[in-house]
Amino acid sequence: MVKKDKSRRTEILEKAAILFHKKGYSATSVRNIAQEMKMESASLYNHIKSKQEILQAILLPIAHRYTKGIQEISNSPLTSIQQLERIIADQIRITIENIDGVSLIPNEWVHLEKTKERDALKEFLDLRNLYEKEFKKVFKKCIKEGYLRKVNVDIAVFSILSTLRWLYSWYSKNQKINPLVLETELINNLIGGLKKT
Amino acid sequence: MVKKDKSRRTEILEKAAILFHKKGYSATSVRNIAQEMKMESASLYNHIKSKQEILQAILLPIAHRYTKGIQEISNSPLTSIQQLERIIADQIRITIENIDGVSLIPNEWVHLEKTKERDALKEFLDLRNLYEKEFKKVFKKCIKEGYLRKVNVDIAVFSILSTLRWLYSWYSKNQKINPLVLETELINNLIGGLKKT
DNA sequence: GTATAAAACTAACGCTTGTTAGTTAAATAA
DNA sequence: TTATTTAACTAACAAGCGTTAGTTTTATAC
Repeated sequence: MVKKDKSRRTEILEKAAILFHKKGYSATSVRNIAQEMKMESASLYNHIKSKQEILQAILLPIAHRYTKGIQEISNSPLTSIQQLERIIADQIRITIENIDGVSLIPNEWVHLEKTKERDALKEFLDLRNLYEKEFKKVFKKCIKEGYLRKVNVDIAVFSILSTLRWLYSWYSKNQKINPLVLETELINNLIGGLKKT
Repeated sequence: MVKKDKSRRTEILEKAAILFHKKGYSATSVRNIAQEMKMESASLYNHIKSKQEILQAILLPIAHRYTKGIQEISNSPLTSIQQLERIIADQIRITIENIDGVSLIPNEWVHLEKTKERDALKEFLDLRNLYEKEFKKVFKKCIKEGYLRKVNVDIAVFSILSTLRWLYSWYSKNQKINPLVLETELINNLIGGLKKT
C-alpha cells in the first residue's frame, strides 16, 4: 500500500491557512474556503466539524512543534550559546516549512475558542508561555556563562522573538533568498549585533 | 474660549482602536463599538461615515506621523548613526503614545479599502514603502561611513523593524518599564548587539 | 422663550454569516 | 453485482452584519 494521497481534509486546512493569512480568520468566510476547494460550503462539513476546528487544526500542531523543538534543544548536551543558536535556527526552519500556518501564530490565535473537544485558547497560551520561559532560561544561562552581555533579559528576548515572529512576513516577499544564508545572517545579527568593532 | 473637550468622534475612534486591537477589525462589529460608547449603533453615524472610515481615521494619521518623523530626522544635520538611533527612538515614542492605534499597523491595514473619498490602502502602502526606503537609505549610509558592519541590509532592516512593530504587544504587558530605559536598552541591543566583546 | 442645530433614539432594510437536514452521486468492498 | 461508505449536492435556518430613514430629545444661540 502506497502512501495515502494528501487527504481532502488536509487540502482544506491548507487553503484555509492561505486565506486566513491573507484576510484574517474573521474576514474569511466558510464560503470563501469552499470556493477555493471548488465545492459548496455545506460540503466542507463532511470533512471538518466547524470553522473554529479548522483554525485549531492549523495552529495547535505548530504551537506543539515549537515547544517540542525548544525542549529537545535545551535538553541536549550543547553549550548554552549553541542551544540559543539552534533554537533560533529551528524557528526559522519551521517558518519556512509552513509559511501560511506560521503566519497565524502572531495574531490569529486570539480567535481560538474553548470548544466541547478542547480549550484551544488555553492550550495555545500554555504552550506559548512554556516556550518563552524555556527561551529565557537558555538566554540567562548564556549571560551567566559569559557568552552574552548582561542585558535586560525581557527586552532582549522580546526583541529576538519579534524578529522571528515577523519572519513569515518578510520571507513571503523574499523567497529567493537561500534559507541557510538567512539563517546564519540572522543569527549573526541577532546575537552578534551590527556595530563594527 | 477654553480648549474644546475631546470630541465625541475622537472618543469613538479611541474605543474602536481598543476593540480592533483586541479582536481585529473584522471581528469587531459596529454594535460592539456602540455598546462601548453606551449608545445605539445607529447613533454612531451622526459622527462617522462608516466603519471603514473609522479604520482609516485611526491608521492613516499614524502612518503619516511615522513618515514625517523619519523624513525630518534623515534631513537633519546629525551623523548617519545618530539618525538611525533617533529614528528608532521616534518609533518607540509613537508606539508608547498611542498603543492601540499603533497595534493596528502591522496587520489590520489589510482591511483598508478604496472609498469614494480616498484610496486608503494605496495611501497607507505608499507611506510604508517610503518609510522603509528612507530607513534603508540611512542604514546604508551607516555602513558606508563605517559605523556598521557590512551586513545584508534587507535582512538587518527587516529585523530591526520587526522588533519595533512588535513593541506595542510587549509594551502592553510591561508598562511598568521606564520608557527611557526601554529606549536606550533597545537601541543598544539592536545596533550594538548582545555578544560580549 | 423661541428657533436652530446636534446627537440621541426606534425600526427596519437587504445581505452575509456559520451551520444543519435531507438527498444524490461517486468510490470502494463484498 | 450488489451493498456500503464517502463525499458531493440543494435548500434553508436563525442570527448577526453595516447602514438608512425618520423621529424625538438635548444642547446652543438669539
